[in-house]
Amino acid sequence: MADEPPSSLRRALALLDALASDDAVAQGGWGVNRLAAHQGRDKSQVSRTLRILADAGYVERDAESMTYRIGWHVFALAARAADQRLLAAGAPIIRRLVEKDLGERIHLSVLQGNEVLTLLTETPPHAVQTVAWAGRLVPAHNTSSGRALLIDLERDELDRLFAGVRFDVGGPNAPRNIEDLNQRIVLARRRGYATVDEEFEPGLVAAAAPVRDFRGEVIAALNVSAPKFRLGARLPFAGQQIKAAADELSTQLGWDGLRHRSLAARSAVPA
Amino acid sequence: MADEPPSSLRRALALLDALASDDAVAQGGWGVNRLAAHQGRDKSQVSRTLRILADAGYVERDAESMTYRIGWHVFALAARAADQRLLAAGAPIIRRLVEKDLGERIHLSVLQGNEVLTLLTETPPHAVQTVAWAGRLVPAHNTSSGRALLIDLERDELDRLFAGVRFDVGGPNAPRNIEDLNQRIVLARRRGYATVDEEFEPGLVAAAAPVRDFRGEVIAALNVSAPKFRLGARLPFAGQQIKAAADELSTQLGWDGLRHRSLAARSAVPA
DNA sequence: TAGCGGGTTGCATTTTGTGCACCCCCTATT
DNA sequence: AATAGGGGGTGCACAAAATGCAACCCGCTA
Repeated sequence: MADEPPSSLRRALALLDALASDDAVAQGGWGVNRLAAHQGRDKSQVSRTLRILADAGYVERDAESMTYRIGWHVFALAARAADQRLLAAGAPIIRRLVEKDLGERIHLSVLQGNEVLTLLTETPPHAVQTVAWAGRLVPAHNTSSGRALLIDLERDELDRLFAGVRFDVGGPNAPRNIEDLNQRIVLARRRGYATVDEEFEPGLVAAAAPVRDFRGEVIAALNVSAPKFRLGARLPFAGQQIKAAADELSTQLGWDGLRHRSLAARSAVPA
Repeated sequence: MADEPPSSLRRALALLDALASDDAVAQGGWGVNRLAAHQGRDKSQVSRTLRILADAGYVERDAESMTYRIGWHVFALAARAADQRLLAAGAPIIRRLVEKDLGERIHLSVLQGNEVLTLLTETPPHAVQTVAWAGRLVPAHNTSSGRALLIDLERDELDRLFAGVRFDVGGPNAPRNIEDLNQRIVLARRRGYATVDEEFEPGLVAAAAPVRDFRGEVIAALNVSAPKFRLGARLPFAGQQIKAAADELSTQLGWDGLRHRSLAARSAVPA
């Protein structure tokens, strides 16, 4: 890191960082003086800079306490760029998984209804291929990607999603009904990754883990699949590798590792 | 909205907005020239500003295409910007509304000036959804979410908020002026939920109810929207469902069902 | 009433951002 | 091999914006 010359823009951005600091968040935002002290700047210019940031929606002010916090506009930016970033940040992670960690085929996919749409694929000898938005759909219930994507869903939500879906397709070990599927999802939830063993196709095993965005929502899944004779024995290891990579990708999307939906549901409201 | 005087900071932030635009995202990011043209600025300064933003992590550059896109830092900030309680408690409720109660698209949104910013969107599984609404701004006066968010405002406050806003956009039944809007808000206030019938778009109906925090202040709105031929007949029912869910969410945020805005004004201090 | 914490504004100063011209690099085209 | 054009970066003189100090407003309280 070369020592960056200061600039007004850099100083303005530093204000955002300060407002996103643990202390500032914990205290429900900071006022002009506190912020100026923290940044070692004069309060006047901090006041003026904040007004510009507030006009643009990057910060907002609590009317009563006069404190500033990060504004909704930042949220809007992130939400709109999330998909783009998923692909951009996913590609190198997938490449690394293929080349170094696992040496088997890796996919990045999203949920489309009750099916799984693959966005990125990389096979050991080849390069990353971006499958266009009209890629092939596979079922969600008998694939590891699918179960990773469903990992936060409760039983009743599964009922609704899979109402009318036929479970009599796929490999020999595919789930036979929704309850069966639910139990396998519960297992995946406990372990943090999903596995399938000859469910989608005979002779094929796979592991997958969910990718979460900055809201904690599951938005995609990373998965590895390979012939059972090659990957079968080390499937748990592969699952952990995939989970680690998925968490890394989630982190790059702003996930802080705390907001699980399953947790959010029951932890009501701390001060 | 008064014309804000330009400032270098404002111009820098505008670059971020441009990078989050539909076009830029769809094209995998924009290069310096394209950005400069879009902003009507000289490419030299755009280049320099982007370097600062890149150093700070607010944008990042694709090594091959040389295009910039929104960077990890924005996602990190967004994780803070999202009101954790609102989103954490809101997600499961929205999910339930989609899966069980209504089976149509549900949004959670907040007021941003006189527009509505959508934070969470949940789509029923059968519908093909390509447009991501999260992070998008829509008008407040001709949407049900907007009217739910404005439900506590008095006539004079509406005058101030919508001064200078053009009412000649939207669907066939959109309010034609502020008085018209006010009457529809009064109706929503009496019923506890707002509805629109082909106001925002032809063929679209929607219902929304306000979410209140512990002070009784309206901080968000839950809303359902669907094609008229599907939801039109049971719109009042949907409105009541939405209201029940919004009240439940409000309760989880500490609302006791009694406090209203008049009281909230003087009950100051948040913890 | 004076003092204090917190915030904003006026204004002279100067740092910064700006735009122009120019240069680099790559790749089609002739 | 020469050339044109797209995309991106840099040097420099100039104008504009940020800066910091002091003054001021406001509400609170000792």
